[in-house]
Amino acid sequence: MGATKTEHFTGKQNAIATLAKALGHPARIAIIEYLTRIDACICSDIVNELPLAQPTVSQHLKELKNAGLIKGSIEGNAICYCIDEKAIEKLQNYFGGISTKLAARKDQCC
Amino acid sequence: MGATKTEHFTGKQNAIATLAKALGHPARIAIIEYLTRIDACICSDIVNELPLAQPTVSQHLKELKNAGLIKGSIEGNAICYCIDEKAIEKLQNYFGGISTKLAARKDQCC
DNA sequence: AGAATTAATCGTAATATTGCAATATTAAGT
DNA sequence: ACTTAATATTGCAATATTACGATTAATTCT
Repeated sequence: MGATKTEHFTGKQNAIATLAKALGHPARIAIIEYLTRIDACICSDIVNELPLAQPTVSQHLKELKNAGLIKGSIEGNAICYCIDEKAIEKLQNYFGGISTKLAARKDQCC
Repeated sequence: MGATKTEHFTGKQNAIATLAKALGHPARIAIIEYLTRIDACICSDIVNELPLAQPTVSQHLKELKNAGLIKGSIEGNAICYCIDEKAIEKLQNYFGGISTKLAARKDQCC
């Protein structure tokens, strides 16, 4: 085994899990925070911001892109990466919804 | 390699990554949703709710617990698991903060 | 006490992730 | 065309995750 049984879960559950998984690494959190902080997209120096080798950073960027958390386009010989706001909103709304439901709970045993 | 270099990142980055990682599996999302839905904590039948074997579910529960997303206490020969609202709030606030910062951005190249 | 019930743990196989050196690719500058 | 600069890909070793059968531990019921 070792492979996740995605086929047994709903599309929405898998979608949220994919986003969460992509953020389940401190380097990728750091990338998102950096992209948020610089208030711009062209970030050729993102490698210098992280304590990891260039291929490793490139791989993390790829995973964020695959998950739909960042968008990128070729911009000369540099790359323009941006956060996809919709993905962040999706997460915010998801956890917001859970919070609301939890707050409306009557029983709280633990 | 294969081990995450947590020591190079901030405590906050690691904390968010830990929470996100724990939710980075559809079964664990399904568990959280189930715990939210039943509006109670005693959920001995959680195994029947998931398309996975009992040891696998137990393992997922353990990971959610280690990440601080659920709390549990022994309750007879069943177990009482609850969502830890603070963890969900942490995530909600985190993504809310990013959303806000992104919305305030001037440039939007992508 | 003995049986039944429920959840955790152990052991293990299959697969995925992480990280990096080496190399390739791509585009800009000369 | 040649060099430089920036990012991507490949290949691989180390480690982590996922899943489950078998077993164990703890509690309840009779």
